[in-house]
Formats: sequence, C-alpha cells, structure tokens
Amino acid sequence: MTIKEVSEKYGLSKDTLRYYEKEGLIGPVAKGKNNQREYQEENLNQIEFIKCMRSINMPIAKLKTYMNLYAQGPSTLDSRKEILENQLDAINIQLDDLKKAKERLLKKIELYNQEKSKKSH
Amino acid sequence: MTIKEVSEKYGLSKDTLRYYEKEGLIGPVAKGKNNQREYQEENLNQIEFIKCMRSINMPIAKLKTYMNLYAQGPSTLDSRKEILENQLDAINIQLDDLKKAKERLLKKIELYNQEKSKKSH
DNA sequence: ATAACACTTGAAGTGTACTTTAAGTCAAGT
DNA sequence: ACTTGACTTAAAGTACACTTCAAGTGTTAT
Repeated sequence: MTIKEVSEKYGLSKDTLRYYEKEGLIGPVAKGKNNQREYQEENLNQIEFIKCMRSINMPIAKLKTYMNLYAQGPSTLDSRKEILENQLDAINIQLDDLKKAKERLLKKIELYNQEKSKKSH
Repeated sequence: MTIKEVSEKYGLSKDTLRYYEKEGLIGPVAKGKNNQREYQEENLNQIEFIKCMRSINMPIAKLKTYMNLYAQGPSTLDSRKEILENQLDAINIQLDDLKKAKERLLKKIELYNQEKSKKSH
C-alpha cells in the first residue's frame, strides 16, 4: 500500500504518517523502486493501534517507548504490559471525568430549557 | 479568597488563574487594597465549571466564547445552550473512543497474560 | 530598616503534536 | 521536451495551553 492509500484509509495525513515513522511509532516502512513507501500488513496493524491510542490522547512519547520495546522482542513483555496497564488507569480516570462533565452539562441544559419554557408562558 | 487560597483549593496554579482571567474565562476578579485579587463566590463557581470542562479538553477558546455570552446576559441563552449541546456531542464521541480503547487494551493485556502462563508451564 | 515573601504586570519561553516549507527526485501525460 | 503531480528529506513554523521570567510594589517578621 502506498502512503496515499494508507492516508486515505486511516484518515491520517501523509505528513503525519511520515512523522510517526520518524518518531519510531511505526516502521521502518519498506521502500520500493522509487524510494517510495510500501506499507505492509504489520505497518497497518501498528497504525491502527496507534490511531486508537492517540484518539484517547496517549502521548507520542509513551507509544514510542512501547513500540521500541515491541521491536526488541519477547524479553520486554513485562514492561509492555505495565505500560498498557498504566494506560488503562489513565482511561478510567478520563471516563470518570467525562461522566462527571456529562452529568453537569445535562443538568445545565435542563436549566436552560426550564428558563425558556418559563419565558413562553 | 486570595489567589493563593483559590489556587490551593482547586489545584490550579496562580499563574493559570491569572491566565484564565486574562483570557476572559473568569472575572474580572475584584482587587483589594494592595491591588491583590479577592475572589468572590461567582468567581469560584466559574472556576469550578471551567476546571470541569478543561478536564475533558474543552478548548479555552470555546469556554471564552461561552463566558462572554454569559456576561452579556439572558439574550444569549440560546447560543449558550447550543455550545453546551455541541460539547455534549464531543463528550459522547470521547466516551466512545475511550470504551473502544479500553476494550482493546483489556484484550491485549489478556494476551500478554496468556503468553506468560505459557512460558511458566 | 532591611530582608524575605507574596503579590502585580506584560512578555517571552516551553512542550506536545503536528504542519508547512524548501529543495530536490522520479514517472506519466500531452 | 516539458510540465504536472506524487513522492522524498530535513528543518522551520504553527497552535494550544500554559509556565516562567523580569521588573517592580507592598506587607510582614526580626
């Protein structure tokens, strides 16, 4: 797959894909005849994982650490698991914040609706 | 309440409090004899709301818009409600992303555990 | 009274995550 | 032959949300 195809498939700009590779989040991606990137299955899996983790604001630096460990093979299983578990904690905190904020907004919107119905009567 | 007390109460640095005020997210806060800030009840309510919204990454610019409308009085009720409703949509998207990521991490961690138990047998 | 400390201001600096630019290579279309 | 378009690189630029700095004023403790 070319960078353009990957870009379109995952909704990441070509620049972002090259940036992720340079930072070591993916790749290195194999280059074809014209020195152009040819993304392989494994690259795509990594990209999907990264996209998912970035959607919840896992920092680039942590993903980088994780991917470096991954590249180092099975001896790093424990460290990798630890990173994932930490990330899970972060997710639970975020879920909590979101639920609190949602509650608050729903109440506030309810109040606005009451204000309005008052006016119209 | 002094800026120091507010800072400690809400876990926001004094600089951040002044920054929020400068950006128009709160205040203007009344100044006492020594040109020092004296936070009032309303300021505290605003700070709490802002803290909650910032915890879920509502952008400063949107909060600013919202707070400006608020300061303009009841004629802006509809616009304010719209902002809150948009923010609610954003929250639901984030909740979705988080749940997906959580699922994925739980599965991945499970796999790591399986790898480990394989090794130990 | 003279440090030590808390505050004030505006402006410059920082970290994160991209994004854009500049300068170049390569292949296809007219 | 030549332009158009997609790609390559490294480096500089941008946006956001603070954070730190520099320079100054005022209050409190010894």
